[in-house]
Amino acid sequence: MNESSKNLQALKGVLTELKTMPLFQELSILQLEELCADAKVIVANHRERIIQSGEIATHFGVVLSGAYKLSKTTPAGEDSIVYFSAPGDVIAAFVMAQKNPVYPVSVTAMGPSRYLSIPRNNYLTTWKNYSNLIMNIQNLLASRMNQLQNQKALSKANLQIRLASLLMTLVAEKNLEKELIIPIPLTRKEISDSLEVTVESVIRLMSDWSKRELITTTDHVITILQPDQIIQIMNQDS
Amino acid sequence: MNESSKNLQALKGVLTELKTMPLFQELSILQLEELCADAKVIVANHRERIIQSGEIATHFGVVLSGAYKLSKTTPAGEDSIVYFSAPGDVIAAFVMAQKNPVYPVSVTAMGPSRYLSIPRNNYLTTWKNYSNLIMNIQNLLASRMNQLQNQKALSKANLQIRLASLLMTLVAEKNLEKELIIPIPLTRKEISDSLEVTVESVIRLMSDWSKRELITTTDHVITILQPDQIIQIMNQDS
DNA sequence: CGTAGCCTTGAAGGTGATCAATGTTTGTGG
DNA sequence: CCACAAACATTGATCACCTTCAAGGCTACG
Repeated sequence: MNESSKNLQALKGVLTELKTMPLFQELSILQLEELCADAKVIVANHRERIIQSGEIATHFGVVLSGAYKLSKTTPAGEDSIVYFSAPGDVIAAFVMAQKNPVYPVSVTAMGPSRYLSIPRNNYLTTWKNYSNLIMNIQNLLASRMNQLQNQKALSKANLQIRLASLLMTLVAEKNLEKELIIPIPLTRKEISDSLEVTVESVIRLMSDWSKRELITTTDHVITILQPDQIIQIMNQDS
Repeated sequence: MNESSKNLQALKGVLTELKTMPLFQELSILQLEELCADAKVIVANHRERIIQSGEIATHFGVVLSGAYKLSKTTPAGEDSIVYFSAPGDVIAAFVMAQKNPVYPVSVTAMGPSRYLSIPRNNYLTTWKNYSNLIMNIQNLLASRMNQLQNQKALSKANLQIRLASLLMTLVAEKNLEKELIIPIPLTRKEISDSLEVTVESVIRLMSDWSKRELITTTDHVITILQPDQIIQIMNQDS
């Protein structure tokens, strides 16, 4: 078995993986094969950067497993995390339609992660014509824009409120009865880069919450022990 | 001439107006007629709200003239301005593809403005199939998301830097040699609602800049007298 | 002519930034 | 396997920027 047919075999498995995602449900394996022509699976380790902001955008892609953070470098030289991408998310599709597209953000793996990288050309030819697929992608982007707008509306609020709000948007299922686990491993620095505050501020607050047993952290995985309390903090005024 | 044929006449004029916009350049008047079936021109006065955040989204639209602000109400009861929309902008297209769409932001006229309101159904039937049109809309949204992300990356910076940056993104042409005029009339309150600070802070800073003759305001129209100075403020550290 | 929207200025106070120092964990190469 | 570096977490003291509160003035408009 030569190299390229091995790639094909691997891709077959990925296609069935794609088919489990809401985004591609309506599509057949054959259609997915067409959409993912010349696509490649990229395996990345923790902290590995797979897309560099500012570079010419030649590929877009789909997160298969793990998690990625989308970030920009601020003029002050710090990182600003714009979004946390989980499996099923589409990355960089947004800029594919532009004439000379440039990646607006960097994409970095958080823990071992897999990503399906697809040539830009596929978007401009095949993807573009699956109007239902494009609508689905638009919905993903709509929710991302919504999240950004909500964060903007909150940016005048207390750090407490913003942190509580961030944690709640990151939990997968929102069953308030029991503990909630945040499915993405997060360092305090990443939280502070997302909230646009210093690490120290985040640490002080989270230490306090840990002492009060509202949350707990093991190996960068945050568990919300008392969701109702966090919600209450989130909804308090100033 | 009855009411509905008068509407049709009015719409004809609007279609040629649309055709001058980059978004619709490639389309014929006939195609535009199809895309804008059952559309209605909405004329709004200063401070008139044409879309209310939270309501069920039944229409999307195109800004014809004037300007609109997109805003959310913060938990604290204040306004957060998310975007300033100028003629040629598409509004609320983003949520049209969702199952039970709800407007994520309110839309308010800034000065007398005209807006073409189009039924959601058009988007789901005709618009959706014009893939080039959808790509153009995606580009508009991409630039809007980019602006949000840039603002987020700046949110830790000084108010000076953020105000300078806002003013520069709002000017239409960026000829640094001469004075720059911001084409949208803006109150200090609107600027503060966009920067997520208090009015007082904006006033103090802008008064200072006015005294130093970096900017001047007449009737809510801001002119940047010394663009190079504003750029320098924008690029300073801290 | 009174109200509403907008602009302005001053004084006091708080939230988070900054700076500095130290501890802990993880990973890497000799 | 140890030594050392790099990433991450923590704590305290001081300070700056922006908020808050209060009071007043200006203009447009019904």
